[in-house]
Amino acid sequence: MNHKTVSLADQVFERLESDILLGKYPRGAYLTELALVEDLGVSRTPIREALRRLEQEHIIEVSSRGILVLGVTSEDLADIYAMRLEVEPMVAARAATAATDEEIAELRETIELQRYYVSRHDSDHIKYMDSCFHELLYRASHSTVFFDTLLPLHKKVQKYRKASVENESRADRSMTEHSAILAAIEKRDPAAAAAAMRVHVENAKKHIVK
Amino acid sequence: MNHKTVSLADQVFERLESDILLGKYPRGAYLTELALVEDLGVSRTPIREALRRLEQEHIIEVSSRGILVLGVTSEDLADIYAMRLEVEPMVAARAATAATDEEIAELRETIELQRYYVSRHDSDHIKYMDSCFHELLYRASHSTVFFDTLLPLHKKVQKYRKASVENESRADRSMTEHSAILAAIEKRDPAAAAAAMRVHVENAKKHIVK
DNA sequence: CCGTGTATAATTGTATACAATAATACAAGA
DNA sequence: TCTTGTATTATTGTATACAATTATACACGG
Repeated sequence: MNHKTVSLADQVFERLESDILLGKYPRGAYLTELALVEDLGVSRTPIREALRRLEQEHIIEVSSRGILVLGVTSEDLADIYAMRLEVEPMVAARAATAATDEEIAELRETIELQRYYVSRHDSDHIKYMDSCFHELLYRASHSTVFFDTLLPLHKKVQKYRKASVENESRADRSMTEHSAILAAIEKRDPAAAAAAMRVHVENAKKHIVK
Repeated sequence: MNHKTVSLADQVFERLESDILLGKYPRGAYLTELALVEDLGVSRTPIREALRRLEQEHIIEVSSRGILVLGVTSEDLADIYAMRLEVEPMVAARAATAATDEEIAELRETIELQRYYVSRHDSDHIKYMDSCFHELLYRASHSTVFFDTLLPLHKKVQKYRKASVENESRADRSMTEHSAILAAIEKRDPAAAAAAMRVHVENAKKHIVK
């Protein structure tokens, strides 16, 4: 496995990003660097470097008063799905031609695990496998532009996907839709992959965006 | 005007981003923090904060050997236009309903200036007004998701747009296309705005992507 | 000549001290 | 009571010192 040491700045970034995107800090709340120093047990330097990245993602805003939590609003959510609806089919099509056999195997494995967790009604892991599937797909497109654009969007809907994966029938259909996407990619059929992905994102949107 | 003091970290970020996206540092070149300290005359702290943001945008990569310049490849360029082709029409449609009268006036003003610079064959300013037009449009969509997604993509094609604006007939047609987009927005006609934008991005793509 | 090990140098990672600015509390006066 | 001025505090911005890792140069042995 990967034993590469990850910097404190990276760890702080991932921790804060996760906490904010899961709604642990509510929109409108103020943090301070000093409070984070105490909470996280690291100096201001790595914290500030993480904050600059979170600022870039527009999930926080820093002023002289402190660090304002922005998070993701329901308006953001609608826009994210509007965009994913257009772009993800393109990515799926690209993956159908660009994915390596190994990447396809990883996608298959992910769906197998997803099937297992669905049968166990383990919603936390269902959500995780869903994230894995989409991230693998972005990677399999072999396009840094697609990857860099879509991954942040996918991460931002985390909080809102929770209810969706807890709905048994939706979780089951979502897995079936993933299978359809994978089948098209295995056949190296870009148009079919795009169509299958479009169906998937449309259904996800229906269940998530109010 | 805005006399808000901007931090050194922000200044360093904008300077480096611009230099890299304009190709001043070639892809594959290595920089070091110390070299930037001497070049820019600020300490490592603001430089590092800027680097974290550039890293997030995937235009540099930092390792123990130094700062590797990635920039934007021609493959990236093709993917960017593939994405803009899908998303910008959506943004134009949104702007047609969401833009304020003041924002529409700004768009009009931008096109007027563009017309002036085209008549003067001032390609630097033509390029600048083109950037302004698109950025204003993103803002006029009143969607932070659209804005945050599209602005970086637009910035990344800077280097490649240079030749395009120096082509007189293309510069002229580009302005005409902008006018068509604005006309649709003024009529508050989302479908027409989307269609006009699609034409514009398609033509831009033809002239830029080889 | 080539490989290998080691010392040195170069580079990023982290903590901390200091500076500057802005927010806040509070007292004084009308 | 309300306003205003001021002192204090809180917060972010910047520079620098130190740590740790890694790349590099070079000598030595085969």
